[in-house]
Amino acid sequence: MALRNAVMAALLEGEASGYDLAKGFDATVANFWTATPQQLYRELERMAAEGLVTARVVEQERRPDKRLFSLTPAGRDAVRAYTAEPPARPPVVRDELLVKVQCADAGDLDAVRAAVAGRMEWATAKLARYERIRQRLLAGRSEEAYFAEAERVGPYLTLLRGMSFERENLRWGELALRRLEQRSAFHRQQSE
Amino acid sequence: MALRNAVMAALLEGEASGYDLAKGFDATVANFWTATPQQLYRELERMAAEGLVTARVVEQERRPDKRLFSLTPAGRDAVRAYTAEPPARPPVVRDELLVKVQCADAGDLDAVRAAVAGRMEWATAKLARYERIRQRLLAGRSEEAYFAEAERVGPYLTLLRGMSFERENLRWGELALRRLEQRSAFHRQQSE
DNA sequence: TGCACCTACTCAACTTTTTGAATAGGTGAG
DNA sequence: CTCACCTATTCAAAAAGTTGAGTAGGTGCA
Repeated sequence: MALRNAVMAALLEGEASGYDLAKGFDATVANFWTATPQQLYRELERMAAEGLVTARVVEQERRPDKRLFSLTPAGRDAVRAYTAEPPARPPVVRDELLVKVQCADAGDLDAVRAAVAGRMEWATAKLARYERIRQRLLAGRSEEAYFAEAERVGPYLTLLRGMSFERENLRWGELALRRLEQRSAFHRQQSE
Repeated sequence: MALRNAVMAALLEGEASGYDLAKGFDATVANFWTATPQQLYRELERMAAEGLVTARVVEQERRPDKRLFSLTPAGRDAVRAYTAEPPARPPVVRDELLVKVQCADAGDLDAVRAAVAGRMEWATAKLARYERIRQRLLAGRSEEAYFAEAERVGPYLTLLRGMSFERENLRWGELALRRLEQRSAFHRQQSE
């Protein structure tokens, strides 16, 4: 019942096929709620059965047909009801990288450093993608103008959170890399 | 096989019962890998069967006996092997609050603002807890001294990441609150 | 004395999520 | 022309995670 809310959030952006959603659907909701294709197709099926979404089959040339889903009025009501629901439970975090860092001292220091560096690279790429999306949303306007004019502010706000998250990954990664390097050097010294 | 790594990370801090781990085990690993008691008891059982941990029954007065688990040499080898494993997959994030914010414009604006405010309160409390743990780890030393002397830096580094995450929640929350308030006011105006 | 909640687990049933593969045509590179 | 990969989806099965209840004694408070 929780994936459902994420799917509705995604469909607020407009029609989408299961495949669109699986690919990350415009890189918005996918950033704070991930799901596999399977989950999405199944959930969309259920939601259609319950009348929250309708499917419109679009026949395509040179491509398999696709079913574009969109929110029904009942679906929009469900969005409203969902946002008014009792406080969201604390986020589920599951970050392997941090588990590795926690084990760093008892593990393979160099491999952990490489993992941190990898994450930083990833964060840099993601940040660039976010920035492109931001520019598209702003459409030339200043942030102030955007907030004054845009019909929706939700997607922009979540985008900002995503960006600050990745920036923190970079900031922290640099620090962690430096400290792990220090530790590596210390170990090398000791074994001499 | 992934929960297992988090359990090993926790056991690097020393012996723990399933119950200890379930409670959050010193608020370290639990911050980037959550699990229910059931999962932990089951996983510990499996790990014991595979020789990664050993259990030591401690009889207690006025309290049920407990089984304290600790890493075996094979468990320590597994930690080493784990940290050297191929790059960690990107973190699984699943934050209902952001889904709600994404839906804010189509949903109940006031409820969403309340949810953001709730998260901020939670972040403040968490930050305070983190700070206490940090002081305990530092044990009066400066950070520089800590990194030079401490036998393990992993737990401190992950703690720093947790702290920066919560600080970002606060920073972003303030901004989001302001913008959502703006929007609320705008809607009130329009309906007059 | 009763109630609520804490320690310390275990069992069973359930739901959710992940993984792997199958189908079926289309596109692009060498 | 072949190979790899893209669109678009479905099926089946395994792994992971959640929920609820049960046991059994202990503490704290009014």
